[in-house]
Amino acid sequence: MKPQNRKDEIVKAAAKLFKKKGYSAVTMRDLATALGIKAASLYNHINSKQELLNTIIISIAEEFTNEMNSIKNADTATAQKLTDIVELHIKIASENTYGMASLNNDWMHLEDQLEYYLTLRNGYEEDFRNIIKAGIKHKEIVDENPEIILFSLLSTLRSLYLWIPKKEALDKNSLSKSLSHILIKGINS
Amino acid sequence: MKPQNRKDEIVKAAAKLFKKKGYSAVTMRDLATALGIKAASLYNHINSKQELLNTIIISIAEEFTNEMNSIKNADTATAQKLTDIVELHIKIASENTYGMASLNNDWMHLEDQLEYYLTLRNGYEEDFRNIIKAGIKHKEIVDENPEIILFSLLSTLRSLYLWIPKKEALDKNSLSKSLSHILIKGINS
DNA sequence: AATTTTAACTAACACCTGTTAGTTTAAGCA
DNA sequence: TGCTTAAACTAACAGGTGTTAGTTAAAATT
Repeated sequence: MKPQNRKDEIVKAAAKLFKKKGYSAVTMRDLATALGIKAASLYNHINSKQELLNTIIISIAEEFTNEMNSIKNADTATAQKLTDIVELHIKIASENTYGMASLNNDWMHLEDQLEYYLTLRNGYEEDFRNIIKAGIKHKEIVDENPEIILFSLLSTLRSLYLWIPKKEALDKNSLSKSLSHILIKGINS
Repeated sequence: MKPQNRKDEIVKAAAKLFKKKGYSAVTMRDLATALGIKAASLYNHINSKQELLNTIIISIAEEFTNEMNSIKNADTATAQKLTDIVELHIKIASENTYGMASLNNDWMHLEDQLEYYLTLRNGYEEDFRNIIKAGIKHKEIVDENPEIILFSLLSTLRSLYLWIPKKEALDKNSLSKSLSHILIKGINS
């Protein structure tokens, strides 16, 4: 119905500010100033500050969930699934750097949608865990504690949003190759 | 002079709240309530909310800097230095889980001490980078982009504070061994 | 040309923020 | 016992918070 153009601009500006200062430290007056308007004018397009956070975080969380579904159901070896996951994180972190910051740092300020978000996150982690466990079972992955492996991989992948924007020189394909290599085969020579 | 006992309790309670909600979302009334007193009473012991954040973050940053100095100057092989760094992060994340959250997520809200903090952090990362580069030079580490290796290792190590408190079953020694193994030798079998 | 819609505005609200000033209470010490 | 100190308290402040109500001006639609 309504053209959501202006609303999208507001969401984008909000995500950018949320990355820089965190959700709680950003005021609606900050956001309005960044867009060159007055705070009250924002409410012609959005319903609340909370809604901005919900929109930003949930859309990314759902994207992760959907893509993970494809990866886990594909008929591929563990190493390929892991590489696919690395690529997925690189893609989302590249396309939505600002949103990833909110997802990582401000998810606890979700209110109505907090429970839903946690369901999505737990499902994603459970799928990831099962891929690792299957890999260990089929001797494709070293027999270490799967929780430690999961933690280690997820920590790096979740932090990509901090790092990718600083290294624009690096193209996504070679980053994906190098990172997969380092995470899977280690750094030992 | 003054016994700092009560002040320490306040700093500790603050760090705990800052981890849960972030610096900006924690009010002095929240903090006081957590300690069973009124907000104004806090000011018998501390000078400002800002001072709490400074105290929490800077003490940890200095600890990292000091320990990194020992590690880099030791006459040890690259693999040993990396293991030492893993152990250092595990130690600090175990002893100061709450503080690590502030250091990771709220450093941008430092004001007077922001510049000093960034100097410490850049120094730490530069030392880490040089250890990796030397390892590559001496063929102890695979010849991948040192920036990617640094990013990957640091991401995992910086996230330990989120994970260690959830896995109290695991003792620090075996965690250190497993994690070093995974980070250095990879997860390939 | 008349009407509706879009998107800005000003003014104001009720409440929350960090912090200060001055006071009270009880314990430790002379 | 009288004095000092530690650590709480109440009351208040000046400014910031998200948000609402009602208005205006220009663009789009009829």
